[in-house]
Amino acid sequence: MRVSKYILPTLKENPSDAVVMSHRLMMRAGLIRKESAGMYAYLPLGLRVLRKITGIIKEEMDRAGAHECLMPELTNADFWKESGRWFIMGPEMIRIEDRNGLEYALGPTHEESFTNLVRSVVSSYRDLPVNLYQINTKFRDEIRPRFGVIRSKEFIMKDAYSFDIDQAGLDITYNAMALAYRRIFDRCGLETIPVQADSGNMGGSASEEFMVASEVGEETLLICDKCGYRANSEKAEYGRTTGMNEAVPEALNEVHTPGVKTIDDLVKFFKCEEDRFLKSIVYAADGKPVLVVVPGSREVNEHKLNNYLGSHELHLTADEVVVEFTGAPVGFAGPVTEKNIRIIYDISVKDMRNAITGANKKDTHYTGVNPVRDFIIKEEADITTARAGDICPACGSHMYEKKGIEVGHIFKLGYKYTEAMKLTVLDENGKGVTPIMGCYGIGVNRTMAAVVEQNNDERGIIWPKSVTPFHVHFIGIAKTDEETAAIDRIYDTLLDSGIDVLYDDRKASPGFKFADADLIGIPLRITAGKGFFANGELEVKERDKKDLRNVPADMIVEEIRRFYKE
RNA sequence: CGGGGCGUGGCUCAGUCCGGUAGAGCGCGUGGUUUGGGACCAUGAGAUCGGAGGUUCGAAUCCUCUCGCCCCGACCA
Repeated sequence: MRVSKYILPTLKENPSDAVVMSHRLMMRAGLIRKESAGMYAYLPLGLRVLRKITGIIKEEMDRAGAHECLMPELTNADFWKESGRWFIMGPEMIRIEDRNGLEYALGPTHEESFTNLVRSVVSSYRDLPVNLYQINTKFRDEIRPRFGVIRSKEFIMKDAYSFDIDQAGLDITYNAMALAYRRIFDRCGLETIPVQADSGNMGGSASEEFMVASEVGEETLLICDKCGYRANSEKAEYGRTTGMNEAVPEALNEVHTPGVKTIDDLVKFFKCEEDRFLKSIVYAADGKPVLVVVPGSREVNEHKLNNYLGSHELHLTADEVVVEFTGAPVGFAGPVTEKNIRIIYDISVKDMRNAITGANKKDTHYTGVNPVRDFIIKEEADITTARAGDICPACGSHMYEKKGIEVGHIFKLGYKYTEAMKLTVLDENGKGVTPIMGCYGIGVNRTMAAVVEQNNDERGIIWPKSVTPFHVHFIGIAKTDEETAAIDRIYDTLLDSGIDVLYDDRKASPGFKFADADLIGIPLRITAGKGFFANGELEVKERDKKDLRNVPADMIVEEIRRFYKE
């Protein structure tokens, strides 16, 4: 491809609305352009990279026994109603009506579509297992699109759905996907950290996320280097400092605490550390209030709490509800109460002694609060979020935190959709059996951004060989028409050899071309300049190395092939 | 949705506080000189100052409303 005939709008300056490195570089290198918030156009160069990534994904998915399909983007509301998600999904699902008032959703995910497809196509256990995937656009009315292509309202996802006759079959399929995902990201030149994860509102059990370590990551990971435990903070467990708490129980004492509401206030008022306090918060789980009690320094983990409660919707209650539920204004709730209300304790609470907590009375706290004597723990669960320094649940060592971008997610879905949508096959006895599902997603354009995020320097992008838009960035520096013609012949040779070459044939200064080449980041730069006219040698430079080497023009094709074979 | 910020040629930004002829750099067109790390000279095109309404003799600038975009918090690939 000749640059003079290509569309390559490189930018010297950072666009004002791009904040993170991948976004800046993708804009500057002319890979993408924003159409509006959360919607991006891919220019030819960017599309090439996207195609390389999807190519790798397809190869590995096919190798793992999955089959590619293409599903409609406009999905009939009937399927969503059948699964129940029409009523659960909330405003992130973009719903539209046609002229006749029929309802549709722009596919935010495709469990229903694939379950419906499989249901219409599969009838015997002999047809299973089946694992179908597509690479298609997803629409989600994100609360806040962010970071360019990393979080957008419209994005490309590879999503696969597997159907197995039983749990053992699913285990095999799931493991095949776990392996395929490692190969995919590896081949894309991405270092990923697989972590245990929460399966979210998709429903399901085992779940693994593939994270790319990055400062701009929206996820927090907890990692133990000693034993290799790695989990998303939504899911991460941590060891509590258990053991005998030998403190002598003090008497329960009521203290007047006017206006002392937050943990910070309490620390100042009582002059002791945060974990002396029992933080008591009222949540509404599917509309029903529940009091949640955790140590003062801990955050309630709403994912864990939601999983424990099995609720669809969980949020903090309105202040009025708190008053009605606990008998006191916000800031003075606590587990010591005459009222018969549902209370969930974090598993660390039972070991606390002489705690301080709200007395369910305005401007009043209790000190000397002790479990068993002052309140009975009927329900306890791990409902707090782990943090750096916490004890690894697997080996007892200490964990640290890392930020990550989620590029892939695999999980065992279970029977949620096959049951709801009545997908059954006949087993060998002619009896109806409901297959079990797995679900496997990869954010394709997010993967592209993650590759850029992970592979760049102060001059620009450094593409891994596997996803580079072109194999070679060929720069011609000619002063005369004869020289131009000679360089054109080299370009033709490269083309004829089947090499993907971007040929900078513009009438621009060498520095200008080199700067663009560095920005665009094709792994191999080949220059035809002085040396070429003096002794027929081309100059070869690898994007991630400093040194240059000269290669005779008639050896260049082998040189390139050798480079890409390595 | 709450909080913060920004909308001025294609891009980056100044001008707004304190109303008085719309600016710079980059990019783009043309002519010429250049050609190994974002060349130079000359010349030219390109802006309803996000939009609407108001105040004023006069508004990019002040007031009201509105739209868009970015950042920080709850969703997810």
